[in-house]
Amino acid sequence: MYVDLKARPDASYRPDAVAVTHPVGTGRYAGTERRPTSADPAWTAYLSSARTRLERYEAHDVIFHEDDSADHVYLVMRGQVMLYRLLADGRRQVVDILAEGDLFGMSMSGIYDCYAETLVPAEIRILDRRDIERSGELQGHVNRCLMHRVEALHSHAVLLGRKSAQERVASFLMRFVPGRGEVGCAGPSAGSDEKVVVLRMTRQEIADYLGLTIETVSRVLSDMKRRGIIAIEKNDRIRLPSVCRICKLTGIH
Amino acid sequence: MYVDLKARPDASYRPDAVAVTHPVGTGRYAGTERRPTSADPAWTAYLSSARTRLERYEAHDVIFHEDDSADHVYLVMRGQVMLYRLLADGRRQVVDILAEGDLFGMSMSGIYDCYAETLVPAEIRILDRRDIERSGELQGHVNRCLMHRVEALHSHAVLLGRKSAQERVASFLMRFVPGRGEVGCAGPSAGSDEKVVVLRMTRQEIADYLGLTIETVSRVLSDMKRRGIIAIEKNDRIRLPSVCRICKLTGIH
DNA sequence: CGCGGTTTTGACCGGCTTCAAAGGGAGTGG
DNA sequence: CCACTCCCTTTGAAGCCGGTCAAAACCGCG
Repeated sequence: MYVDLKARPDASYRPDAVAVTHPVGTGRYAGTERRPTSADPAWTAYLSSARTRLERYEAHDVIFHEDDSADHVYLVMRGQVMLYRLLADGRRQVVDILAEGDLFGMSMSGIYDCYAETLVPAEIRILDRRDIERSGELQGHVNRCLMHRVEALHSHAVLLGRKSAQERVASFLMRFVPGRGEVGCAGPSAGSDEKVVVLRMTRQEIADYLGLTIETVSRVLSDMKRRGIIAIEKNDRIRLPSVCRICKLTGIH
Repeated sequence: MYVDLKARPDASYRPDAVAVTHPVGTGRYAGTERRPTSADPAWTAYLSSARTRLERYEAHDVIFHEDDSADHVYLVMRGQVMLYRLLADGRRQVVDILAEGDLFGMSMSGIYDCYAETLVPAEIRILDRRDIERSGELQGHVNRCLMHRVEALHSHAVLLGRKSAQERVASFLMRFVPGRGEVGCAGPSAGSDEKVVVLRMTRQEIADYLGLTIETVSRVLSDMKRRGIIAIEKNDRIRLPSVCRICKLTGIH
């Protein structure tokens, strides 16, 4: 069974699903959404209108820079995007990773507060900030996306502030296993608990996301390999013989 | 000159201002807000309607628990609130600190993703989640509050992931100096660059916010005192003889 | 096969944590 | 007014995790 990071690790977001239904919270509280997901016709209509355009990017293209004028809002149709900030001396922190169906580039100040860069080849739909500001109907959708970001950022703060290197790497790996590792985890399905994940990120990107160095990420992965918890098939392709064992290392339990 | 944490450290939010104007981004991009702040009559009207109620809390009261049903949204009218998460073994991470004018408790999943607890005596206006979901007009306001949270959480991720203990403490102190320490910093105003800040948080709360231990926070503060960068007047009351000197220790420059 | 880039491994170091004890301040009771 | 207690904070000493620096291994590719 193969899972690609392009497939949202912690949600069932799909571009088309986004156009048709509310994005439902799926991280920590997967399956607990009580509101019925309903069609969002205003959003669907806007996306297919001439006021938006679709842009293709290669892997590692910069979509916008910190301090750029924030005139647009972006919707990931395909691929993944990371948001990061830089300190003056070059230290980098990846603050968020966005997948299909996620919106980014919303800004209150009129200036982006971080860089946006693709991790893999991506298709991004570019919306006009003013269109969204003007329409109460569109804002409902933006709202739900923002709430999802806030919850993800809360989780990330816990990871960065309180987890050990091993817990961070284990948590990172669990991102790629939908529906597992959070409260209400389904547990291993009958039969095999194996999974193969494809990272599609460099060690540097992983390290900058986890607040570690590449050496530490590498060492933790090597150590997990030695212990038989993972098998590294091809650098960015990792086999998890037992998802449950990884999950127990995340620090959540 | 005395500054209390109750006065929002990084913004000019006021409950009344919130009711009348858009909250403007003031953190990293203070003063760069391009949209004119305008009245938000729907928001003002809703706040003064009978559908909301005002609640008073003592310091360190828990407003809601993680996993509580998220039926309400909360508006800080006076005081401060911290949001935190706990790991199973008791490690705590304060993920956000909210001040007057800030909204919290928005949830997509129907369950709060963290605890909310007052830091000081506070007045909180309690809104009905469904009222907000139903009204496009109200959502515009919620939206701007969420964007503000996202930017704050990005900054916090950088702090937790990439800053040293001293940089974290210096960044924390700069929260209490409005309009300083960010891009577009006004610099020291003519004359004195002194400030006295009142923390109104225990060392434990500060440590859990900064991803450190109380001992480390204490040691960094003691070291700063030894170097004459700060003067500790009364444990939670710290004099900064030169705001600029603190700012240079934040790691931003 | 050789080259350039990334990743892994090794050795060492230092900053932060941990554990322990002393210090300090507010409230209480004699 | 002072002694006593409790709790929070500070200080000290030691250890460890993760960072740093350097070199080797690996990988894709011409």
